[in-house]
Amino acid sequence: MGESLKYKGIYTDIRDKINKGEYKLNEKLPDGETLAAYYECSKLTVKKALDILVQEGMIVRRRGSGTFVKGVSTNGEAIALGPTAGLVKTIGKQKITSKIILFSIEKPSQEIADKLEIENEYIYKIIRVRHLNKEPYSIEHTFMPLSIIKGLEPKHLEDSIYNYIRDDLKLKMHSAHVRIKGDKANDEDCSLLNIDKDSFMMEVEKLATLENGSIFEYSITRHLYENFVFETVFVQN
Amino acid sequence: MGESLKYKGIYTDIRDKINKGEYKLNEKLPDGETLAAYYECSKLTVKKALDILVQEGMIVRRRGSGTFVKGVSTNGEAIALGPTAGLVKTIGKQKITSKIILFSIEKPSQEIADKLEIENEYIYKIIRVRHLNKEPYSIEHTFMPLSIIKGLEPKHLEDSIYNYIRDDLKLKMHSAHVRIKGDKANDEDCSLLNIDKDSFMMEVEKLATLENGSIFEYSITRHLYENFVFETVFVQN
DNA sequence: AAGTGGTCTAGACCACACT
DNA sequence: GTGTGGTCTAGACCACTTG
Repeated sequence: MGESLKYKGIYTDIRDKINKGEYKLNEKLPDGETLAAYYECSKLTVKKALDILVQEGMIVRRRGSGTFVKGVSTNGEAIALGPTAGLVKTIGKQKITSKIILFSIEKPSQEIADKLEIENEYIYKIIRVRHLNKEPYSIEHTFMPLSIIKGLEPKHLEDSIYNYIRDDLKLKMHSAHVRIKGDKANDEDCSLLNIDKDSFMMEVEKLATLENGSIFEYSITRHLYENFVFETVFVQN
Repeated sequence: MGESLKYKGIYTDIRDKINKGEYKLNEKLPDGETLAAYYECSKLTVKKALDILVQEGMIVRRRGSGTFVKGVSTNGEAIALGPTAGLVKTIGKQKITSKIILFSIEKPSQEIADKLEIENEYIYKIIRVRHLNKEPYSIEHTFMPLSIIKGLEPKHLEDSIYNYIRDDLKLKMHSAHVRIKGDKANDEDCSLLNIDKDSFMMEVEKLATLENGSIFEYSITRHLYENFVFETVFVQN
């Protein structure tokens, strides 16, 4: 099964209760001991579950006073992206489609090979234009090592590559390093997105790793700035 | 002292060893049990320390094989910003100075009051222009509730407000919610940063909370895009 | 089979908040 | 003082990787 972790079950249960309104905003949750009794586990396991919710900003735990609901699941219109969350997942209801510009297998440049930490290996090079409600919205360059992502086909590109990696290849993602900056539109942006030379782009560079530490994706996505918002939460350690 | 947490000590010790090159890139660290013996603590405490490093992307732990160094502390030229990390901290060696444009105490607009989750309270409103090596670089609007941040003075603004909050007020920061987007320069940008009407800005909106869950800062910072890079690491839960 | 991490427990003890 | 979270321990047991 793989997904029989007690703390994850408790986490999703409480998260769902908050989202369903069973626990309301600013309401106090039962204390750790009570929850531990309810879920038939130790207090530490409850804490581990609640810690995820703290990190997501949904609850606050105050030593001496208790645990309080502080917000609900962040599913605004904003386009966020994490390691699980490809574009597709987070965008929610809106219609997103992909047009494949290039899907080739090749030897990477030295720069790409360095990013992916590979040598003498082939990669997929994929270029896609994303459309949001039929309007061109972003252009994505994706590089993945052939040795890790086996059997990729065009049909996977139209949906989400991440689904294929998770569901078919059974690989588990672990983390993503992200760099965001602004840039002037280049020739490719102009021709593929049909925009002016003096337009402005938001560029997201992403390096993603699997649970075993190997890098499976390097991508550069350039968005029209008008629709782009990046949201994230930092939590102190 | 306040800082007598065992796991934090272990964390900083190992982090520093990695940064000093005592543990080299891709090198395998001692296993959990050995480290626990070395630091005279339980394995769980070692894990807690290493988990922070995992979250920061510095190490990878592979069940069955070990713990490996995967990178060093992210202190590139990039200007990152977290909850601890105000601009000042992360920018490192470069000379950063602030020019105070406005420092007033006023009733907030409804919008700002909502963001800070206050009612009928006064706030500080601060506008500063940041200079990087004497060049104007960003303009920052900061709003803080008077009830939380007491006794703020101009001299604190030239340095870092965060230092004042942490060292003098003894308040502990917990998290920051951040939104990043691109935008065209507005009149204020043009006049204060001395740039063209058709320039482009990177806007960072930040909402920061203390450990007790109260919101102590809402800020909007607009940067010249040329020098701005935002970096972060996502880790799966 | 041996090495290594991850999950989980049951309980001790401390720090902090409320009243 | 009582309630509540956070830290820490010592050890059990399981899952995964590697020789």
